[in-house]
Amino acid sequence: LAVVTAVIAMYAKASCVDEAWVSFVKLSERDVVSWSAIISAFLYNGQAKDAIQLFEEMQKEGIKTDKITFVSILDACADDVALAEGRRMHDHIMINAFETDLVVGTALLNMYGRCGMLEDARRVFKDISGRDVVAWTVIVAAHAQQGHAKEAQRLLDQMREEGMAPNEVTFVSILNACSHSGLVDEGRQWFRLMKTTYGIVPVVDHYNCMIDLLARAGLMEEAEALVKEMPMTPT
RNA sequence: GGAGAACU
Repeated sequence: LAVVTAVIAMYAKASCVDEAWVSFVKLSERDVVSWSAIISAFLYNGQAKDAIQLFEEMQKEGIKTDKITFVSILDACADDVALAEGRRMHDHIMINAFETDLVVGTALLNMYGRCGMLEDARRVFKDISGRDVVAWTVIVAAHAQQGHAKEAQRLLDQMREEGMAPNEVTFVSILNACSHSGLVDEGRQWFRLMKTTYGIVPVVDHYNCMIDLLARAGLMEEAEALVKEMPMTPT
C-alpha cells in the first residue's frame, strides 16, 4: 500500500493523472494516505472539481479525513472558488481542532481569500499560531485581490514589525492577484513599491505577471515596452 | 508512502 501510494505521488508530479488513477483503482485497500495522494494528483493537474468529488467518495467509504487531506481539499476549493464546500470543510476542521495549525490555517485563509471573503480570511489569520511568510503572503494577496492596496500595505508594515520580510513570491502573488482582478493601476503601483520601498529585485516571474496584467487590459504597447526593458530573456 | 502562497 505504501509503495503504491508513493507511485501515485510520483505520477502526480510527472503530471500523469491517468497512470496515477490506474494505480489507485488497482488498490485492494485504500487508506487516508492513498486517497490523499490521488486527490493531490488531480489537484496538481488543475482538476479541482474532480478532486472535490473524490473527497466526497472517500467520505462515503467511511475514511476519516486527517489534517493533510483537509489541506488538499481546501486547496481544491480555493482553486475552484468553491465557497460553500470550503465552509463545510471549515466546520469539520473546527470539530477536529485543526484551525490554528499553520498549514491548515493557511489553506483555509487562502480559500477565503480567493473567494473574496476578507472578513473570514482575517478571522482565520488572527487565530493561526506561528504565522510565517506564507501565511502573511496569503493575507496580503487576498487584500490586494480585492483592491484594498492601502490595507495590504498596512499588513506588510505589520509584518515587518513582527520581524518578517516579504519575499519574491509575496509580490508575485500580489501582482497576480491584481492581474486576475483587472487592477491595472494597482498593479503598476505594486510593481514600483516592490522595487523601491521593499527592495525586491524583480525576477522574470514579476515581469511575467506585469506583462500578463497589461496584456489582459489590452495595453499591448506598454506590455511590449516592459518586455524590452526586462534585464533577462523572456521565456 | 499523501499536505499550505505565485508564475508556468
